[in-house]
Amino acid sequence: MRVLVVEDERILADTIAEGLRRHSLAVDVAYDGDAALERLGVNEYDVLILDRDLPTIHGDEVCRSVVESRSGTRVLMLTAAVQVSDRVSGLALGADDYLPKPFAFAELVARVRALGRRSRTASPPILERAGIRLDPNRREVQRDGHFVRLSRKEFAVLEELLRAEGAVVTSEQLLERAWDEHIDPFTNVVRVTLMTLRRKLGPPPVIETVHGVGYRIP
Amino acid sequence: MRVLVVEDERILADTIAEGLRRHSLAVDVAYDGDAALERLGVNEYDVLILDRDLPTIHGDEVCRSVVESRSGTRVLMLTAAVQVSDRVSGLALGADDYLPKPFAFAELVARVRALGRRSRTASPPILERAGIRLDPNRREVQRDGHFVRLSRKEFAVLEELLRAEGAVVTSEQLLERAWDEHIDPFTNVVRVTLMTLRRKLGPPPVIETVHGVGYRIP
DNA sequence: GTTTTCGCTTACGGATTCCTTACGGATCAC
DNA sequence: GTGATCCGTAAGGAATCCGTAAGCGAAAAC
Repeated sequence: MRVLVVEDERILADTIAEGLRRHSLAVDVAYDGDAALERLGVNEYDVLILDRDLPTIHGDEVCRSVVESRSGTRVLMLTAAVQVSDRVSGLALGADDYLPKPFAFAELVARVRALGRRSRTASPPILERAGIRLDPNRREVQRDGHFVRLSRKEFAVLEELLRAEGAVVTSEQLLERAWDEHIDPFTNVVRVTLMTLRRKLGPPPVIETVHGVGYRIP
Repeated sequence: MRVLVVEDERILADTIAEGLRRHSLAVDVAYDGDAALERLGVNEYDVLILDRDLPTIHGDEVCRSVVESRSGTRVLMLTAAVQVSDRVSGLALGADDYLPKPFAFAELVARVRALGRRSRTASPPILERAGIRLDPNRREVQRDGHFVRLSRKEFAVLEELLRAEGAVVTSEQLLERAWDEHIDPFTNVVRVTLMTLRRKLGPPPVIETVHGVGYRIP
């Protein structure tokens, strides 16, 4: 899942980003409203984590623009203010959720995941398919009842394949959804990651290769 | 995804085209406004990369014509000018995005991708006809209930024939839609691909030859 | 502080696909 | 009928795609 964090306090922004990455999310960061709009124009995000008080362009503006674009990106508003009025006006702008600072990190992760779920067809919190069971919140995977230990990237790739619900996912889509924008587009990490993933999942094979197109879990 | 690059500096145009092809996009090139309009009349593109200063017909004209045609083609304007006024007027003409020269190639790719996503028509339903069932998302084909494994080209050709809904599709049309313009127009790949396709689909025959015209699935 | 894991790159062999060439049979116009 | 064109098929080499091994620096785990 692809997330954009917009927050002008750099240390906080980077901390959030790093934390989310540990949960196998692909995270980009912007430190002001301008940069945020630019990133949103170039990439497609499932969730936008948005501070309200931003330089150059106010968070409310960014939010309005995202909502109007009907891109399917969900907005999670952060704000220092504790007042209910803020919450109300934030939601009025079309934000999908609201989290007052300070917040517990686990809370943030849970909400991001919940929003990410909504951005697709309302899928259950646990993904299950072809003998694979994946719990995004606990970051756990089982194959035929046995727990399998996956790295961040392996987990992210498997999650995307499961979310596709049998549809073919191209390598490029995997790159876009499981890696952030700094990745070299000519890389073959996808191939390598798929190999280790398949090895860890063990026989019989679950991930199918569609030659010249991509991969899928039937 | 299908892209048309319109740029009068040939070296730049060819460089862009080649780079995009490396990213698995089907790319055509036009070197002036006239040629651009001609290509646009003949083929359907997801994204049009358009230089503003063009011989014969100005880029603004081309842009306006594309927008008015409501073809669903997204326009990415290139321009040497750095002035904001240009950006404004470009977007006023209906361009969907704007990139000032010089630009980083990765940036171009990213934006083309973003536009292509927007152009994509809603996820295609399953195509069914004459005992053939084709699911574009899962990349699966069934003949009378039996799964058939097809290569990329075979799949593309079959998809075009099914989309025609019984109408005759000429070899030229197949070449244009399932291949990009690189292909030698005198080739007989279509014939060859049709042969392997028919063989894989097995008897009784489903793809009919209309002598001197093309092919169809009645 | 040492060991292990992770994420990634490079390299290469094997599998698959794609396309060209070549040729014989089918179809059409006259 | 017969010549011209169109179509189907075989075969093989080139190009592409994919899986895997090996190795390396950085981060994490111990």
